[in-house]
Amino acid sequence: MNTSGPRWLTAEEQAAWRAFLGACQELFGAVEAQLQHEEGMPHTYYEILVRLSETPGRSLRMSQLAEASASSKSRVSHAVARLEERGWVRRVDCPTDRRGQIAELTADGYAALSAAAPGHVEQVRRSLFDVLTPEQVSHLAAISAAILAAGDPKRRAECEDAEAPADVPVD
Amino acid sequence: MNTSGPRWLTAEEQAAWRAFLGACQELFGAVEAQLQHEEGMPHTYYEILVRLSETPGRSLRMSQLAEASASSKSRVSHAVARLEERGWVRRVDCPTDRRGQIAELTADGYAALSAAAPGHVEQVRRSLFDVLTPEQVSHLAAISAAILAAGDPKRRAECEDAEAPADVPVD
DNA sequence: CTAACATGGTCAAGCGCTCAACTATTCCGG
DNA sequence: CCGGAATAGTTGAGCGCTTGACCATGTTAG
Repeated sequence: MNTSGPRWLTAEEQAAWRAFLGACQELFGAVEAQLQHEEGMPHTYYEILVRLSETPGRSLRMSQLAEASASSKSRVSHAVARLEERGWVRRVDCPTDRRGQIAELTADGYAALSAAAPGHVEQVRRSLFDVLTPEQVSHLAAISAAILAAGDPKRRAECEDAEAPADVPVD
Repeated sequence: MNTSGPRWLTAEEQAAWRAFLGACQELFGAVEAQLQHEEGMPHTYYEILVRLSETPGRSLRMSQLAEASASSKSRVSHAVARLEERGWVRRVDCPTDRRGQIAELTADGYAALSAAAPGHVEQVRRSLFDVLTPEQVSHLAAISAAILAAGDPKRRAECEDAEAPADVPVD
């Protein structure tokens, strides 16, 4: 316990925190809405498709997929079930571990991702990068890295999303 | 349409975007979890209580409350219903507009907020301000302001959350 | 005055998420 | 071997949110 009572935020900190909350709501709201309305998928699903697309064989064990997208096994399980209903992902039994399931991106899934990527990237640009200077972008990267490192120290090297995994567009 | 094809993210931008997504997930996840597990309320509800607490009379029309917390009428309506079940908020008919409802923070609600604030602020500190330099904090504020301004140009002056509305702790 | 529209707020359906079981397999120590 | 732990993944209940329909009241124009 801290004997000096709560360490309240300074005026600057509070302003920064409130602005940050508002900005995130704005930004992620816009990104989510674009993806949902124009591509018919939530951002989480987009991320899963990206993760799969970045992999040789475009497939991943459920656990690895969960880890790669920094989400729980449960979430991925539910999400893959929905994606499978749409025909974007296929579940395959793992040959080496009979408990395992492998999620595999289908051709349709890849097509959906390729179709979604340009609009999504454009939205991220509009909402984020177009309004920041290059310095601010690197500041943001540094800030993000610091937050990330403070949270789970293990995943310092990891990242979260993928917009244009080099080979996604068209191909 | 842009005739030059999608403006893909540069390597720096992509790294920044991924890091930023991860950081937000980490940060908001931690904040949400702390509030949920230790205080038994989601961050959204905390925000509503704060908004009410900051108001003379500790009450607000539903619409104003929605606007103040940057959320939809529907969300606020549902949220206030839950808060009312817990006895933290009371609904009162508006005397001047018979369509109107006024959400009023109860003594219990104020107590709950006062009890929750220190832990919440502490968490925000740990996850955010403790890991940033003062320069980074001001960078973050500037970045947030830019994003906010780009989004809804009208709410440039608005903010999102309140940690310690000056008079909240203890009273 | 009244018809038409705008505003305030609620509500039900559907979605994605979390949490906590639960099943099935694999691993490991005796 | 065998029996207990760890691991992989699924499932169902419950929660908060969004959307869109809905009703009631207020406002405005003809």
